[in-house]
Amino acid sequence: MTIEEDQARFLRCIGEPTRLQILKLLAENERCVGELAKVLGKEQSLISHHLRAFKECNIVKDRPEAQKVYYRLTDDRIASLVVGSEALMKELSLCECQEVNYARKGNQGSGEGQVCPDS
Amino acid sequence: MTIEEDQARFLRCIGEPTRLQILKLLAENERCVGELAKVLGKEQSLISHHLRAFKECNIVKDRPEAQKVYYRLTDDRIASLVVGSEALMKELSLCECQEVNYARKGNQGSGEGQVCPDS
DNA sequence: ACAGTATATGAACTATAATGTATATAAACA
DNA sequence: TGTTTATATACATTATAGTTCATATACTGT
Repeated sequence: MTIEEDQARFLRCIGEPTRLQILKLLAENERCVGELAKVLGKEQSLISHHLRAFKECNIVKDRPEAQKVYYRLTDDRIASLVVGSEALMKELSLCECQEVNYARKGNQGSGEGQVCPDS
Repeated sequence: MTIEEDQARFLRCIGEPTRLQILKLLAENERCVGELAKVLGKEQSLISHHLRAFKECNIVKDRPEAQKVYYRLTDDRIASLVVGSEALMKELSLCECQEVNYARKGNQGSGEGQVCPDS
């Protein structure tokens, strides 16, 4: 098991739409399963599955209280990671370079077709 | 298309073992496809597919030169994100809480079975 | 134009992950 | 003890993503 495999599992755990919504809610304050399901309009079992995934990556901790189980982030830096990656993603999306087909002219490139010149 | 869907795509793009290896190499300096394939001991077409995925998320830019195509990170903060998430993931893994089954005792919890007490 | 090198792409296959349905477990309270 | 409420889990299904193989495209130099 390489570092990259562990890291990939961690990032993919965060990188799921519903789970991101959950993390953003947990960044505000702890929530129980039912609350999350209600707020997000999703099946209770689905939320439970996602929370289990988080637990396996040590992203959340749970606190049982009566019949309910409250979940919260293990570390505030998880919230920072979510916020930071969102900001970065938005910024990168502003450059539409990915749609451009650079003319493959080697060293004598004319720059034509470049929306975002390299240098 | 919600923010979370875009953000999830972005994070999952980064969250793949081979792609993380590529990003770590590109954090040092730009590389062409063949170099990456050789260094990582992977198929050229596989690296190409992964680089395409990166381009679709604006994570890398390419610079064709003669027959080769050099790739580099679009933004240095991508490297920071990779480094930061690795550090955070390692730190969270140090707590083995995820294996513990908390006794469901409500408010009168005895603390038994808790390896990592909550408070 | 042709051969050699570098990269990209498409199709098929495989693996992994997300979701829904049904059910099990656990706690509270009458 | 039986009923209600809350959460977890197992299984089946579907969706998504990674990998390989074969081939296409693009550039260089002869």
